[in-house]
Amino acid sequence: MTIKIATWNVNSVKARLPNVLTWLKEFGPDVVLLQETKCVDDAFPRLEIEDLGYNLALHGQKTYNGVAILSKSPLEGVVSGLPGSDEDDHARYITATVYGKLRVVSLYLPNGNPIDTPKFLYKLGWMDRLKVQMEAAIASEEMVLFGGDYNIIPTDNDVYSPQAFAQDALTQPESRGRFRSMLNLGFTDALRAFHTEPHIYSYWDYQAGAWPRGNGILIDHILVTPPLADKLVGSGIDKGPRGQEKASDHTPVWCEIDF
DNA sequence: ATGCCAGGTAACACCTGA
Repeated sequence: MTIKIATWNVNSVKARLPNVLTWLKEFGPDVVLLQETKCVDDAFPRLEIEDLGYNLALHGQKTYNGVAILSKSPLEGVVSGLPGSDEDDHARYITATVYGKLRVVSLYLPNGNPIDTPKFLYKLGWMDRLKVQMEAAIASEEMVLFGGDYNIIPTDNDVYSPQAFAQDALTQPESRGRFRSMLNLGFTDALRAFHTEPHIYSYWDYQAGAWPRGNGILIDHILVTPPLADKLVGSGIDKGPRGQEKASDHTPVWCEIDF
């Protein structure tokens, strides 16, 4: 069977509910990884999404962060929180098994700006803890997918103006180096497996007319283990949602799997 | 160099985002 898996930072699931429901109906993804839901689990618009045939795994918090997994298959083995982050109350990581055999992670990696503050060190530490989970995923030899808002611009080909982001946490050598070291464990970047062209983006700032000007950055990524990379049959970015009324500043990145 | 825009919370301003 072939399934579509997408990741989307919705910037508040409540504010974005009409956009999310429309997109679920039109695009028809089988599994969706959401970030920045910005609401506690009790406030999540559960019924509206369940009505479209999705099962839910939620890890939310008030005002900030919040991640979720939607799946047309049952969800098994749900675990919330990035292991090793016991004293960290940010809701940025949730994982579950879908279709009985595919482990998926929805992650919201810290932004890390400004770079001369503890926020940047928090980002780097979070990446180090994420890498531990990615090492375990490789060692398991299972099909595992880590998708989400990585808050990493991997190369200067992934940003409209490298100069504008030269001092940004999203492009620092420490951030990029850690992202490359994750790939070097043996992961495949699902988008880049099919699209090598420069300057394709998943985020456009609300400010300064970034969307109409095409001033974007690529920070939403899907990384998969080798057993899953063998089953990738396509990927892409759906720019449609970014052009609609009351849009999130991110748009969905997706991949297709035949397994 | 700063704010631009947007969401949430709380309160009629401030924080965070990237």
